[in-house]
Amino acid sequence: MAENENVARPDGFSGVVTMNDVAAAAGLSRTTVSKYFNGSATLKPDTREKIERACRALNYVPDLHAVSLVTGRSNLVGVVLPFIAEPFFGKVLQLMEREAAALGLQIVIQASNNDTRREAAALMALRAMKVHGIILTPIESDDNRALLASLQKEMRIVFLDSFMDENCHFVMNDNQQSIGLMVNYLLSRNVRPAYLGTPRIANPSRPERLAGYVAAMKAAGETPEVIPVAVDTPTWQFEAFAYEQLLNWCGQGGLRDSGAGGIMCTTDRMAFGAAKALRKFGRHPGKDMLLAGHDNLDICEYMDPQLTTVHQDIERISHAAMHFIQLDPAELGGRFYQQRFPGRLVIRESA
Amino acid sequence: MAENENVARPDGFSGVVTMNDVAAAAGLSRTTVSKYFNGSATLKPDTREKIERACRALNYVPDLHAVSLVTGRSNLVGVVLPFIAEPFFGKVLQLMEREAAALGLQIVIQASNNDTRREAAALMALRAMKVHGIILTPIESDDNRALLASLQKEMRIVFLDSFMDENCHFVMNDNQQSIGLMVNYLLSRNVRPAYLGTPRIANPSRPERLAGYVAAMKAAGETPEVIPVAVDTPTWQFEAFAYEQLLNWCGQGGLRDSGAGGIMCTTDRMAFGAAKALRKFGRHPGKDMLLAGHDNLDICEYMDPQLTTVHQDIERISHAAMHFIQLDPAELGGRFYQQRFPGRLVIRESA
DNA sequence: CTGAAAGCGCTTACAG
DNA sequence: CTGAAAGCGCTTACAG
Repeated sequence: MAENENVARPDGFSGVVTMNDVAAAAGLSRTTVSKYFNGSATLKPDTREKIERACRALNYVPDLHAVSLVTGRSNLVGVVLPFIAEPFFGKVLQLMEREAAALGLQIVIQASNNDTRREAAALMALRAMKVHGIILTPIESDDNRALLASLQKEMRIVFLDSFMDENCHFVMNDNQQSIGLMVNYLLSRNVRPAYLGTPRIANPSRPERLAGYVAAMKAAGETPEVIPVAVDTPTWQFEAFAYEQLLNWCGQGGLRDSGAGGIMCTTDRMAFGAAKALRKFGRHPGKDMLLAGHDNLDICEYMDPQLTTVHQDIERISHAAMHFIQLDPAELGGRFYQQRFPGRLVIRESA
Repeated sequence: MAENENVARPDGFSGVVTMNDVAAAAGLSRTTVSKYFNGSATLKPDTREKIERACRALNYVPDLHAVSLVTGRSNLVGVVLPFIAEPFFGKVLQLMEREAAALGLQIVIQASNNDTRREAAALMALRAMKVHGIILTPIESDDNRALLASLQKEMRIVFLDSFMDENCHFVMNDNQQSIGLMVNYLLSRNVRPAYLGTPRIANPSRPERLAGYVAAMKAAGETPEVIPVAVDTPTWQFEAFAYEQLLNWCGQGGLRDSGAGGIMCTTDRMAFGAAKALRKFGRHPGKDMLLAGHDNLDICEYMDPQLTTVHQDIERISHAAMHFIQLDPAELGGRFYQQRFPGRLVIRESA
């Protein structure tokens, strides 16, 4: 019951105001002050006011750790991404932070950096923090499958832009649809597009998009042509990867031999690298051939030529992820929350 | 002392394993188990092993909220940024997350989104979480100056890529030096560069860089020429902003009247927008005029022409920020931790 | 409408 | 080298 308000702490910072201090200042019990913070409707207006005055005077804020300890749940949401500096994730993070702030939730961010052990460590750390839920874009690997399966039973986990298998919650782009959209658009321009894919490390969208390309081509009666890439190179430097892979291909006469009139890339960043490689070979996307990306990063509009791409509905994807985090598991009734949002064609100059 | 290990919680998830469970399983007291987790050297090897076995068997992780409550400090580091999707911040965040993970610290991220009230709310929320420290890039505004000054007394706060005044801790690029580097390089190529600046909202680096340009020009005996921009437009869409502002200027004959042979932009993103505007006026950066950016974003290499720029030493900036967060305030002896890191010229095609 | 008491899961002197 | 006890700042039945 010591008045520690002005006691210097060992680290030299000033002490902390507790609910007891507020109660004392307001002439009430700690219980009543607690009720104030937990939205009890039964407080007299007079009482409310006393508390508010005391809080202001003492600059009081409840200790979130104490609250979490007793309620067994925190206001934290964990976000685990393979790579934070990825522009697509930056956008998603921004949208999620906005929603989280409105809900009084805080985002704890972790990067797995292509390392399944770091991914596992991040997950365990989030568990120790009793996070409200986890939004995860996993690495494309089976290493943590068992861990995730077991964690799913303890806490809310939703996969973003990816999924583990049919037995998980996920929100993502409808890759089959969005890639099909682009393939058909390119075909409608009388061009048979070759496909340039990301390395395996990317995330589980990779195989889906590749499959989407193959399916759309076949459905149109065309022969798919997948440009060979070093699929096992563990990198998130997609521009550099695409540049090198395409340089190889062009150098080996791929451009000429294939007769493809365009290249469709798994992501915009791949397309940026591809454009650079094509320039080296004297090709001009949008003029003597077509080039398309996927994702619609902001920078697309400032490339020369401006990149034609597919917009991922990140607004809805982010919203759905945050929505899931708030869901009472009981509401789901044992079903999995699984949402796919369609993409939208954005035609610019490159195709 | 109830064995709650397998008790279903109200939300349907399975119960939580506590230190008591571990102690019981290991046949030891809770105190001893606690010592194990707090690195006590006095534990018998045999005892350690019993505890480790029990932890593994029960899949136990200490509750971080309980730890924080009793120690009065959390493993959380707050990062408050004006805008998360900014590529520069994405890089910084990635570097900081990596260091944080190695230190067992978690990053809680907040965006102020150009709103000083949201900035204040973020700061207060972080305070309630007893964060280990705060890394802050503030909005360019005086609104939260008093709040920050008072918060500085309670907790570690370091300004990133910015500062409040001389009485604060900060780590940042040496704007005077880095901008001077570019101005002198452009002058060495016999080009008098005009300057294209960001809107005020950006952050406190803005006025510094502008001043750096003016100073370097004057030092070289040249007349500075600052392209007029709508400085009060509250936007982080720098490409679009630069594009529009430069379009205006060119449309009014600025390019011709000024006789400037090049444009130096406050940031790379400004340069991307400027390049697009120049193209509209038939100019080709790198050929019939020079264009330079600042920051060295990854995408610079994939623009056409590749952007000449100044590299900010974000590795050292991020490292210094995290280093400060771990510092015992006593070590500083009342002095402020203030670090400026020099930039490095990166010459590519545009200048 | 308000308050006394127990307890959340842990750490930290202190005693043995 | 190990443990019993008090306490961190809060919430939640429960009583009045």
